[in-house]
Amino acid sequence: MKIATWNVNSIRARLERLVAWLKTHQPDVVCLQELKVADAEFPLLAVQEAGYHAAVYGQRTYNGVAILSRAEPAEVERGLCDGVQDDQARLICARFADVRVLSAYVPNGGEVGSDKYAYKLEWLRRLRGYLERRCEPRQPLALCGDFNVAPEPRDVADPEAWADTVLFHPEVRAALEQVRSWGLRDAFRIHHEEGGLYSWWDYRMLAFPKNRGLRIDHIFVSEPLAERCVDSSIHRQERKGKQPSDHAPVLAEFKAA
DNA sequence: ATGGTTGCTTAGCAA
Repeated sequence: MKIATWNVNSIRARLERLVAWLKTHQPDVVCLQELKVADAEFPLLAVQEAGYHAAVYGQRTYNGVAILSRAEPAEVERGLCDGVQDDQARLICARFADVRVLSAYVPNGGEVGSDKYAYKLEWLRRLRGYLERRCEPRQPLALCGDFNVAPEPRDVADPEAWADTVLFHPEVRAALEQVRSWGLRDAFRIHHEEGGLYSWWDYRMLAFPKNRGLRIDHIFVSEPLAERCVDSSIHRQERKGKQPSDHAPVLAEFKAA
């Protein structure tokens, strides 16, 4: 079973690339973020023609998440379901046989100390609450998405330069660790120890050609799934060429239980 | 401190 996550930065702008990538790699489940479309505008036909179901939690202009899958999803849930008034579409959950999959778009946070930053920290706290209430670490689970947090110095091209920013501040790293401590392992790090491997590069300042990136897109898995994880990769190739997203897809493969 | 780029939406915001 191949599970992927990709912040596409507008599904309409990326549709051609997305469909081509699905055809090439044939993932079983794909978590998408930053759709930037309302549900009614989601390109469902193109996705279905590529052979995928789609569970969509869309939003006009900003945010929006989805889970594409070859098999039909069960138990689709939209949002954090914690009673908090929040109209930002940032989390969708679905189940495939015994595996629960979540597609998350963690708030960017703007500037450290801003209202958006406070919302980011609170959102990560609420995500931990969601896991505690509705999930079980002894069950197979993959929490995938754009977390807008690089976990460690080796995940950042210039850790000192980024330490005061929303993507790598000690406070957000601690907030991410609080989510992970529920019982999640970083699928990518099961197979890759080295630094210099990133999933996002700023469109500006030639960040990609200079490989000045950060690893902020993750597939976090519960222990039962970690034990089945046989491969993981970042599709850096997708950041190249015509009209790329600023994020590359991240993939993990699991053997049958 | 600012700028650099992209996408959505219509000049400005978010990332």
